[in-house]
Amino acid sequence: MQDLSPQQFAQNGIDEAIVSSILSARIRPGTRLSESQLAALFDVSRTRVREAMMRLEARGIVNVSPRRGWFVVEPSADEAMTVYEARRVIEAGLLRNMSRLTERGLTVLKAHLAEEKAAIAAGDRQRLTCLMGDFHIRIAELAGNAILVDILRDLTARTILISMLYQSDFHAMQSHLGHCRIVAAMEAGDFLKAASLAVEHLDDVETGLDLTRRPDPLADLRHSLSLPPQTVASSSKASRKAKP
Amino acid sequence: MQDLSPQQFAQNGIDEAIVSSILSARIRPGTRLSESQLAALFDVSRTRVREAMMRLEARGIVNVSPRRGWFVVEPSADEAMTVYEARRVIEAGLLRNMSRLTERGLTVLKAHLAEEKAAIAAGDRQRLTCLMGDFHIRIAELAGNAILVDILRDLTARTILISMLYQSDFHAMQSHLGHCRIVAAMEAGDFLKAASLAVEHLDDVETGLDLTRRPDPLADLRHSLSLPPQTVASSSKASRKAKP
DNA sequence: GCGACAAATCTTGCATACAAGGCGAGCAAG
DNA sequence: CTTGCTCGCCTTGTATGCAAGATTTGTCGC
Repeated sequence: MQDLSPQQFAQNGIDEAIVSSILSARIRPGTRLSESQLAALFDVSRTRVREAMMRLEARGIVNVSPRRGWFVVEPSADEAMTVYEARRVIEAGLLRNMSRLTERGLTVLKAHLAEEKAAIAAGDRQRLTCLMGDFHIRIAELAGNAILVDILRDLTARTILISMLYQSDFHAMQSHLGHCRIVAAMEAGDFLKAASLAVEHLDDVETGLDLTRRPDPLADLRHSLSLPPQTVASSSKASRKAKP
Repeated sequence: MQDLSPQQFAQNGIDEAIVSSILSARIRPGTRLSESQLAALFDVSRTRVREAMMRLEARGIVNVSPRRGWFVVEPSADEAMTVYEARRVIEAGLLRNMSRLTERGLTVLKAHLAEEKAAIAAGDRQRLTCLMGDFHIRIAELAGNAILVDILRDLTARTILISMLYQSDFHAMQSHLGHCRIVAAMEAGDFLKAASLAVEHLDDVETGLDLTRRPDPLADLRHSLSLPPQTVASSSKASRKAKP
């Protein structure tokens, strides 16, 4: 937690500092986010940290276990599938809805692909993780829809957490090729193809996960005792639902 | 603001009380949400109200003007278009991604259509507004994706705020027919058609807006005085926007 | 009457104080 | 060695207090 990029983002950016740390895979799912520690790091009082946590909770990035603490979400296998499905729906819809690719847009995408390639060559895995997620955000940005960009950014953050939990091995090259194919289809103006390629690409990534791997070492014991699969407060809905 | 349904939702549902008030068009865009008033209404301290506001801010439902107050968002014309585009992307993607409609799902949808019809017959406009938004949420629920449901709920809330700002006249029957057509296509198993019908439907609603009409800063006062909604003359005279 | 200026009165922003509960260390008993 | 218990530390939960800025109101000079 020591590299949350302290003072620069500080004043109003506690949220973004954390999200960006997740996007670049610098903090793992399940990481405890202590209010007082964050307050000390950013040199503000707990109040503001808490407010940031509330916002992040609404975005499905962290959750709170009462009187125990705030934690970066650990998506369950079910939630992981939900996230991927949501991304397929949105990204495919986005591409299908697109009608043309500007010159500038193509430049941006090609530059991004070049960066990916460079990161692969350099073997910079952390940077690569970040770029792999960013690619999809770039596409949303091309569509010019700020709302969808925000949504996809949060979903991408969750995706990265998921891959940290369940990804056995990272086929960077395969993902990169997927991205290249999507850009090629876009360049050719065939956005329907780009959309189905995107769906396919996300499918590939999802099936590359080992969703049987439980993040919880006690999963087997829990299962044999027929207890609910997840501890508590695992879902982002926990905060949005009135309790009976 | 007196009918935010006070104590029932109270304890952890300040958020939902406000969102549900928006969904049923009981509070207008630009409504001031005073921390102390809400605190008094829900019989909690300002702290918790503030936390709720933070969450709602992250969801794009309210915004804060520093040292001035919290306000229900007043989407600009640009934002309105963005919201509709996002809905088109997501809802069309959702329908295209759907493969079958369960018996139970069909029942739910038909029941909903019946409710719409009843509300039209009864002329219960507030209930109708609520139902018209809920229809799209129902569809998302059928897809079983909790994330997309939450997203669409928030977008629907914004849509309702938009229609309160820009909708000149409300063609309830036309919208209802649109919904019926979508359900019919789904029933026939033709989800591609349902998707394009949904896009068309959202287009219809969007083009039914008068996005040239500027949000009226005097709307709430005008409303409480039961004055005629707005004239072009008064609009051009009294249009000063406070957005930075 | 009217415009400028000042003070009163709101509002949120933020920190701090204290309460309530979880969790583990330590200890005692079996 | 294991089990059960208690105490104390550490966490978040919540309220309150005060500061700072914005708006409105009141007043004065013209």
